[in-house]
Amino acid sequence: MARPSNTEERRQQIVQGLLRVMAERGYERASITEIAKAAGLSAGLVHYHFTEKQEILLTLVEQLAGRVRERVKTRLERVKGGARAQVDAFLDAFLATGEDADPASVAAWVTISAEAVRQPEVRAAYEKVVRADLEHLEELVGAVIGRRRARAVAAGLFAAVQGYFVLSTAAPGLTPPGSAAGTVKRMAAGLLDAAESQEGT
Amino acid sequence: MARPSNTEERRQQIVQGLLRVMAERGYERASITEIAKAAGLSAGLVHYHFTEKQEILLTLVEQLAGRVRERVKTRLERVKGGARAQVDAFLDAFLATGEDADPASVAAWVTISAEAVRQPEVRAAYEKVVRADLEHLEELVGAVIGRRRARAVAAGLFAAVQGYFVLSTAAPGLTPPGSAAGTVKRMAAGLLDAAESQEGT
Amino acid sequence: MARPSNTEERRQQIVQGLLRVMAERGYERASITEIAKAAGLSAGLVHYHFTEKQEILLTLVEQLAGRVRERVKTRLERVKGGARAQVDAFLDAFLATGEDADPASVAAWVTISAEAVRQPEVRAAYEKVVRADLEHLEELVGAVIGRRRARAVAAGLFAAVQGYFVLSTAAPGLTPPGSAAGTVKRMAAGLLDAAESQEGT
Amino acid sequence: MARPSNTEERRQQIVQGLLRVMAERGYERASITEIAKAAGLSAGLVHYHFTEKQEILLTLVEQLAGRVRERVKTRLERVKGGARAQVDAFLDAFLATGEDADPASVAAWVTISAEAVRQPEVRAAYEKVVRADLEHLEELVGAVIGRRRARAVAAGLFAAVQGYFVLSTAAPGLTPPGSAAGTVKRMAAGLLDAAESQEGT
DNA sequence: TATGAATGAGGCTTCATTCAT
DNA sequence: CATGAATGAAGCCTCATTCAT
Repeated sequence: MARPSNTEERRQQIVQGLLRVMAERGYERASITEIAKAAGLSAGLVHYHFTEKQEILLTLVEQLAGRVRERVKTRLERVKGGARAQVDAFLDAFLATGEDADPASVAAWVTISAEAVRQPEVRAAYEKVVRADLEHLEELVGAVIGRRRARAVAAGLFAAVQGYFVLSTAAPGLTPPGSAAGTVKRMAAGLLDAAESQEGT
Repeated sequence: MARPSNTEERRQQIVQGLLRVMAERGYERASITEIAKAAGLSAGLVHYHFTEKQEILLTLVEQLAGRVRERVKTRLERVKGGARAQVDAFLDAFLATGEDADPASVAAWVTISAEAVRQPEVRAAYEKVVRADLEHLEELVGAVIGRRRARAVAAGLFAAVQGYFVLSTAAPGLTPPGSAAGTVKRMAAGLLDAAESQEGT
Repeated sequence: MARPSNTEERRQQIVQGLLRVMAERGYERASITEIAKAAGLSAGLVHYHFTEKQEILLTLVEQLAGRVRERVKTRLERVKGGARAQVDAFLDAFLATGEDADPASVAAWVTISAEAVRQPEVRAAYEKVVRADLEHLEELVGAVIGRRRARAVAAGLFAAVQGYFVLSTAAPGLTPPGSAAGTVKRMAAGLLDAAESQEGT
Repeated sequence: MARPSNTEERRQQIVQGLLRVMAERGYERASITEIAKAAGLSAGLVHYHFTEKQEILLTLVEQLAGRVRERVKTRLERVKGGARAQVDAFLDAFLATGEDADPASVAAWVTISAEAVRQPEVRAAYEKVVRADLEHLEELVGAVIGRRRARAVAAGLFAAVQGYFVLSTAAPGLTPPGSAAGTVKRMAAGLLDAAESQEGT
C-alpha cells in the first residue's frame, strides 16, 4: 500500500547534479534550478529531498571522500613491496592519471576547499576528510621513517597533492601533463631518504 | 582649479576592502556594499572607480602578485650562496612565517583559485601570475639541475606551496605549524639531489 | 468485506493536529506536513480527508464552539439560584481556570479571530459561533434586566471575555492571574444593578 | 554634494502600506510586493529601507502605540472633572467613534495580537505597548479606588476594550453600533462603585 | 484508505548596477 | 568626485495540492 521510497536514488542524482554544475560554475553559481536540471528533476523536488542547498554540498564532500578512500584501499591491496611502495600507492590513488582520474571531482574538490573558508559546516566536513587522509598517510610514512618526522612529511606530500589539484583545475596546461604522480613520488623518496639517514639523531 | 585626482588612492582602498571581505565571505558573498563599507566609502563610489565587480577582483590578483614578486625579489637579493640557496629563498618568500606572512592574502588567493575555475577572465589573470612565478622558479631550478627536468621539479615545488596555502586556510591546525617552508625546502633538496646525480643520463 | 470507515476518527486527529500546531505557528505557518506529523499521519492523507486546508480550520471552529457550548450547558445545569447566577455560570464557562481550561484552544481562537479578518468563509463560521453565544448570553441577561438593554450588556461582557483571551495569549503575565472570571462577574454585577435600577425608565 | 536622505519618508510610506494591506489580508498574506504597491514603491526598495519584513511590522506597532498615546493625552488634557472622568476619557480614547476612529488600525492591531502569539519579537513589542497602556489605566483607576484593587479592575476594562476591537473587526454587526464606549464606561462605573464602597475592608 | 514523491507558484531576500542630486 | 536611493533580476526556500503506487 505504501509507496516505496526512492529518496536515496534521488539524493544520488541531485548530488551528481551538483558535482557536474559545480565543476564549471562554482558552488554559489550552481543554482538549485541548474542542479535540478542537471539531475533531470524539478527544482521543488530538490528541496523535498534536501533541507537546504548546503546539505547537498556536505553530502558531496562525504561522497568524494568515500570514492578516494575506495581508490586508496584498492591500490594498497594491490601493492607488493614494503612500506615505501605503500606510500607511493597512496599518492598514486590521488594523482595517477588513468581511467579513474576524474577532473570534475577534482574541480569540485578545489571549490569545496574555497567554500570551507567561509562556511563553518563545510569547513568541519572538509577538515574531517583531510584529517583522515592525512592520518592515513602519516601512518604509512611512519612505517618508513618513524613517528617523529612522519607528520611533517605526510603534510608536505599531502599539500603537494592538493596543490596539483588546484593548479590542474585553475591553471591547466601550466604543469607538465602526467608528471604530477611521478614528481610527488620523487619528493616522497627524497624526504624519506633524508629522514631515514637521520633517524636516531 | 581642478582638484587633483585621487582615483588611484580610492582604487587601492576598494581593492583592500575586497581583500578583507573576501577572506571571510568569499567572492560571491562579498557584496559591493560590504566592500565599500570595509573601504570606508559609499557603495555608489565603487562603481565610479570600477566598471564592474570583477574588475576589482582582477586588480586584486595583480596586486597580490606584485607583492609576492616584491618579496621574492627582496629575498633573492639578500641571498648569499649558490643556485640552491636561491631556490630556498624563493620558497621562503612564499611560505616563511614572519612579519610579512599575511593570512588574509593567502585566503584571498585560495578563493581566487576557485573563481578561476569558473570565470575565464579570472582564470587568465590567475594563469598569467602562476606562469610568471613558475617560470621564475623553473629558471632557478634549472640553474641547479639543468633545463630538462627543471619544469617538472619547479611545478612540483610550486604545487606544494599552493597546497600549503589551501590547507592552512581551509583546514588550519592540520598541518604542523611552522613546518611548511622547511618541508618544502627539504623536498627541493631531495628533488635536486636526485636530478643532479642523474644528470647526463 | 468493506472495512469500516475510520474517516471520522481521522478527521478528528487532523483537526487536533491543526489545533496543536496553530497554537504555536499560527494558521498560515501551520503546514499540511506539520499538521499531519502532529496528527501522526502522512501528509497525503490529510488531503484525502479534507479537500483543502481551510476546511480543517472551519471544522476546528465548529469543534471549539461545540466544546464551549458543552461547558456552558454543564455549568448552567449545575446552577442553583436565579437569573444572575446563570449569567455568572455562563461567564465562568469561558473564563474559569481549572481542569477544563485549555490554553491551546484559547490561542487557536485568537488566531481564528485574526483569520476571520481576511477569509470570508472563516469570518462566516466565526460570526455564526459568536452570534449564537452572544444570543445565549443576551437571553440570560435579559431575564435579569429585560430585553431593552440586554443586547449591549451582553456584548460588553462577551467583549471582555474575548479581550481576556487575547491578552492571556498574546501578553501573558500582564493580567493578574486568576482574576479574569471574578472581574468580569463583577462587571456583570455592576451593569445588571445599574440597569435594574433604571428599568421602567 | 551628498544626496539628502529620504529614508524616514520612505519608511513612513512603507509602514502605511503594510497597515493598509494588513487590514484586509493579514500579516502573512501581506506580501512585500503588495506592500510596495500600496506604498507606490518598488519591491526592492522596501528591502533597502527595512532589513526584513518583520521590521516593518515592529515599526507599525510602535506607530500605532504612539497614535493612541497621543489620543489619550489629548483627551486627558481636555477633561474637566475628577479621577473618574479621567478613566472615562482614557476609555473614550480607545473606543469613541468619531473622526479619529480608525477601523484599519483596529484591524491591524487585532492581527498584531495574533502575530504576537508566534513571533517572539512581535510579542515583546506588543507586550511593551500593552504594559504601558495598562499601567497608565491602572494609575487612573488607582486614583479612584486605591492601589489594591486597581490592577485587576484596569485589566478588566482593558480586556473589554481589546475584546471590542476583536469583535468589531472579526464579527462586525454583532455588537450594537456605537455602544462600546458607553458600555465599557458603565462597566467602569460599576467596578469603581463596588470597589469604593468596599474600600477599607 | 494510505503513502510519499512530485509539481509549480509565490514569498522573502540579496545584490550588481544605474542614476538623480 | 561622491552619495545614497532605486531598480530588477535572480536565488533559496516553503507549501498547498495532485498523483502514482
